[in-house]
Amino acid sequence: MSGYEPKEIERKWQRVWAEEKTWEVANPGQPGYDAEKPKSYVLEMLPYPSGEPHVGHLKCYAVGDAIAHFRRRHGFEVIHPMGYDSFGLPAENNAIKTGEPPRVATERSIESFQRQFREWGISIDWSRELATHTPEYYRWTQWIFLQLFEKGLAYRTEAPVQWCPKDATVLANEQVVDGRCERCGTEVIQRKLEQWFFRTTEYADRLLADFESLESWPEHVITMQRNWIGRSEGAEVVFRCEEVDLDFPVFTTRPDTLFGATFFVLAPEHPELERLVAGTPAEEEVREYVNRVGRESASERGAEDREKTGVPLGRSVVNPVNGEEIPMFVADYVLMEYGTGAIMAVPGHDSRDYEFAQKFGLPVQRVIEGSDPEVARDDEGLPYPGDGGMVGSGRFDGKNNREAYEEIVAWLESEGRGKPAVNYRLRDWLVSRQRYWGAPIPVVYCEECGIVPVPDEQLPVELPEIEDYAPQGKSPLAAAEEWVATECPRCGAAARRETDTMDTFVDSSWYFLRYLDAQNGKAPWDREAADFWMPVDQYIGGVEHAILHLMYARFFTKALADLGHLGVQEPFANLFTQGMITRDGAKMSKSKGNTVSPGDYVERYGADTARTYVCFMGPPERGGDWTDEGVEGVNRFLSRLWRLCEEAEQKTDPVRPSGPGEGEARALVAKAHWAIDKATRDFQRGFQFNTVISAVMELVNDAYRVKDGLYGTPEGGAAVRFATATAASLIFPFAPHLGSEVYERLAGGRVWEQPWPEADPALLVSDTVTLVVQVNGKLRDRIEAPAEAPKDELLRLARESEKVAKHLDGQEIVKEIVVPGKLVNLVVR
RNA sequence: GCCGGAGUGGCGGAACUGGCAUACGCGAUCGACUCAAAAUCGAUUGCCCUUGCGGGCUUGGGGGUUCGAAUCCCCCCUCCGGCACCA
Repeated sequence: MSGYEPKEIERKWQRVWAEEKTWEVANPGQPGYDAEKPKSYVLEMLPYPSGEPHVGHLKCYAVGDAIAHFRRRHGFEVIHPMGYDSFGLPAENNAIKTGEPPRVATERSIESFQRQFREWGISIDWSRELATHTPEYYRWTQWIFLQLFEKGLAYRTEAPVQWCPKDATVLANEQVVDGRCERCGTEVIQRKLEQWFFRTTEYADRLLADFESLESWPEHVITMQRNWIGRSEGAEVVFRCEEVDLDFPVFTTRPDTLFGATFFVLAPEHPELERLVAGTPAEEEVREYVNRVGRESASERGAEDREKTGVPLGRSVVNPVNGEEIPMFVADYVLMEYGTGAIMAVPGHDSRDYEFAQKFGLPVQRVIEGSDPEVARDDEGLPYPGDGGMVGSGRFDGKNNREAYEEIVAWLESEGRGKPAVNYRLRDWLVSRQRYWGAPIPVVYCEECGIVPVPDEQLPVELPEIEDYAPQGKSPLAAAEEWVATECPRCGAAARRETDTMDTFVDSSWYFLRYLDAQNGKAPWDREAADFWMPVDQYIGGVEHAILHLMYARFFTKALADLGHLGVQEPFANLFTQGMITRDGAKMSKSKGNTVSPGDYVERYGADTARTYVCFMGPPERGGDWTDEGVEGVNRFLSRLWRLCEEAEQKTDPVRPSGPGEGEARALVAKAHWAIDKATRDFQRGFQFNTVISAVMELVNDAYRVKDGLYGTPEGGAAVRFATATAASLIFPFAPHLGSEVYERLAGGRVWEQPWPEADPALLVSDTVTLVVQVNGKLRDRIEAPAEAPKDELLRLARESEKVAKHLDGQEIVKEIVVPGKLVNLVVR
């Protein structure tokens, strides 16, 4: 008998799947399409091809593949495609360093991913493969851009934007983390530039509302997106500055505290600042302050325990609710990007305003009573952010602030000094990048016609080959003079191409649609195909994309649906986020030298071991620490299954048992059914693969324990064979090669063509149960009892136990609790 | 600061609606096989007391509800993730 040789087995089945194109599925109307089967779209986030795949990839695709196999065997027509998110900064930065064109490095990496996906045995429909950097793909990225442009959802404007000095490009708001560039960690600075935006804010409400329509998304991902969108309801209230004849609207969530507004603050970037102070004594100081703030980085300005700073303007505005004149300030704690860039300051009920008031000696006024009566009317306990009765608020005094809220807003509205308003934290998505390795933005600038979209029939606007990838503050594409110079599609005059490229998140915001019709040369996808396959039934990926990618893709889907190209509002009905694998408790990184190369493990133990291990480490949604010993443990388990197979093949008849038999044989068959039941339930219950696999381990262990006594007896041998084939069938989603091989040898046929096994309910229950007997809630004995025994029978058995009697000794039983089939608890005093 | 998630053996983790805590795996110890080692197979393995039988304790800490709590409620501690001057 030979040992477990994964290489041989894995090569064999990979060849079968490749030659027979096992995992390819047809669209409606195409040959091979089966209208009887319900569809299921199982999708893992596409990889960014940089170097070799790492264990994070292995886990993501092992998890997704297990789900795909499970669905197939439940009768679904499963579409399970693969592609590469192949535009992006790392390839370009590498090019700057080494001179190697991004295309070359990227395509080499793609080859490595392709090879490894095959070696891992992932069940991919290769006929739908795509890479976002190919003109065949980005032609349609450009087409979508133009569709959005026509609808007014893509626009160009000058705005203060986040600029990374190292990568020499603007960044989306979402790509700035703690004031630093998400990619390289350099502190970003603000610059005022003309850039392209997508109007994501227009969809803010729908992005929020449609969480309701999702089937199953992790709660924390929804929460993160909700916080990111940051919807606040409140009111816009207008404060007037008579001296300069200007109205200053503010956004507030607390119109109920209007009577407590004692000063007024503008953001340093506020456009009217100049006009307010021009020619006044405050002019110089204000200008100095604004300049100083302007030089500071976002992280400096947002620092945690930063002291409040600001400068008085020497002007005042009128509080519309009481006619009071309150002084104006400029201060950097007010942000131009949020609300109107101006606030009414209520130091009595807002901690930031309170701090500012303390520093500048401004009055603090309580207008809402605190909950603590001791300090309710005092200045003690301020600032007080909570609710209570109103004081010092004219005719609203005595009312609860919540109730007065609506009244105040209504009153302001009738006076023309305010209205209900909603504000969002979310900004429009800045999509232009001053970089080379991305899809060119398909517009042309003409002296006469202005911004002119490139006509559809001229797409793609191909990315030209260049030599120098280093950014010079503008896109490297600007140096490709021959490419830049073009003619206006509208008037034919000399014109210049847009030299910015699109953020790579644009590419990945619609790739799941291209898979559905990947070879289509006439359209990005066929509407009928999209209607059939969408939405993605199960999406799998890392939590790191909880906000960016997932929100952009949702936005795209809604915009494309509005444009009539799609029939769904949400792209991903179910989302599963897998946890990160660490090594020695730390995130893997090349600099720490604690990376794990999946290739090495596949080489040494086989793909089945590596895949099963990442699914066994712990619940897949949680992280886990990679250990070589753990890998060996899984390899040992698969080897045991293999040996069981080889032995059973020799020693048993291929005939299936006529019945479950009796004794050990029956127990083993029952165990197999228990494993089927447990594996199936845990699979469905949030993809608890670790316990699915442990159930199969238990089955294999049991078979191992009893096999020698069973060989030779007709029912016994059949039971071993059945248990082993069942284990193979259940482990197949994780270890597809070994699962296929063992199943073929012992049961005949291809395991992936077999329906997922069903547990026989009759074999899940046994005649006897272990009755747990407690005295005062403490375990005192275990007794084998008939499963169907009535309560008094169980009580009798419990009382008869010697061990129990010892603890009852002379005491009065005051209560008897009997849970049939489970336990008896005797309460004594 | 605010919002999530999590604390269970030496380690990763299991325990479906409150009912045998520690499944499965790793590690460790002992034994079989072997000239020997590896591999494999078998046994033991939460902690404390006890030669043994047996007993006591144990799910981050404290309190509560209950015949019975890892699980439910209240308070506290620690770790991880997200957001953070968002008016």
